[in-house]
Amino acid sequence: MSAPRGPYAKTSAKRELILRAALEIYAEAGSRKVSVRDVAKRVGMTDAGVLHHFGNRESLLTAVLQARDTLTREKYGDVLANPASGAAMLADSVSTPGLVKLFLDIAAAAAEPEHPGHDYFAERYERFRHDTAESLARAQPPDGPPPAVDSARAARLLLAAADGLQIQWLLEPEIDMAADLEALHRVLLAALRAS
Amino acid sequence: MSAPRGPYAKTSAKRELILRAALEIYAEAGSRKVSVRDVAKRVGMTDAGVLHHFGNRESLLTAVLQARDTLTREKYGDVLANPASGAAMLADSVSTPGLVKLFLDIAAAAAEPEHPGHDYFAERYERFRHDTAESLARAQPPDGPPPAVDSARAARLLLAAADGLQIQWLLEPEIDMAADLEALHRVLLAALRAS
DNA sequence: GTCTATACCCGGATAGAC
DNA sequence: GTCTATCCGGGTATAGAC
Repeated sequence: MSAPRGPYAKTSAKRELILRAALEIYAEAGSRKVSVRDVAKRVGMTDAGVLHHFGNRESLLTAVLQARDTLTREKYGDVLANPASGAAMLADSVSTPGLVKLFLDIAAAAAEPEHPGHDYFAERYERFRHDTAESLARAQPPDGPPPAVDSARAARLLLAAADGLQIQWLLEPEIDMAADLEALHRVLLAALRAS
Repeated sequence: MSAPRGPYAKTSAKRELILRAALEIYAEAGSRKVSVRDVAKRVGMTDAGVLHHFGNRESLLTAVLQARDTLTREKYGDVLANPASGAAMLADSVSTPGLVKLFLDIAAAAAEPEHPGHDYFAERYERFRHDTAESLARAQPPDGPPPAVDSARAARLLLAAADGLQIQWLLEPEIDMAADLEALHRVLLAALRAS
């Protein structure tokens, strides 16, 4: 939807290269400490060279998260459409606290409508909620009583729990996010069927 | 618990003054765009003067969140011990997206053990989980069957949902966080009683 | 179209004067 | 306890080389 900001249009090979390097660096470090210059060094360029492809730092970070999403989708299929496998994805993100931090950083910043990642984030959440709600609704008896929790609300809660658990996990790595999320999924399914 | 970092020990009146000003500014703007100098200007000082009281920017931000917690506790009683009134608190935070962003920012950064806010955050979460789990366990039949979800897990999920809903709310302000959270509370209580 | 070199400004931090 | 001065790193805009 949103037009590209910088003077780029198609994904050049160099762009991919930068993105992969950035993904590695942020996976190791998180976002706040990593400068554009650090990323540039990794690919043997100057900061201006990197920014030529991405416009500015915020756009670069957003692209990194998009790239992560793409990789995840390749690895787990379309997780967003399947709340059950969301647990598997969460368990995987366990190995990259840096990207979890990056995600939280950008999610907070992207609330601003002018932020380059705003549209992407808004659509990503919207799509996830929609797909999850649909999947949950399929488990509902078509002519049952009005459920205690409707599927839209259940979808919001599942997504919220996934995000929130990551915060707790950053501070307390022993937490089993996947198990918690699966339990919530079960509980919500039950609530969807009973009034 | 954690020792003060900067060259300060007791809460001077000036410190309180700075804190209040910072709270107002961040409430309006969020965190990323607000500089220490902005806060300093508000209280008629230079940035160095402010930093004299707090050591560094991160410590200042952590102190701001602590101050917010204190204000919340004064307003709603000890929310942390009462998951039901957590919904009321959430509804209140609706009016200050800037502080929500600040919270997410610092929560991500405080994952690092060296971060000045690390101990505070870790203890805050630990305390909330403990108190919530205890409150939930009280609603459990003492000799019932093993529940579908134990109280510790339910506490983690409630806290996670509260945090995660804020992220969604930043992007989609129509979301009724309090209603969602209350629904989750009900569902988890039901699950605690049934196997 | 791609990248470097350069310069600018802002922001955080520190040292030392008052 | 607070300010001034200063330093440095980082983001960004521009010009120009290739």
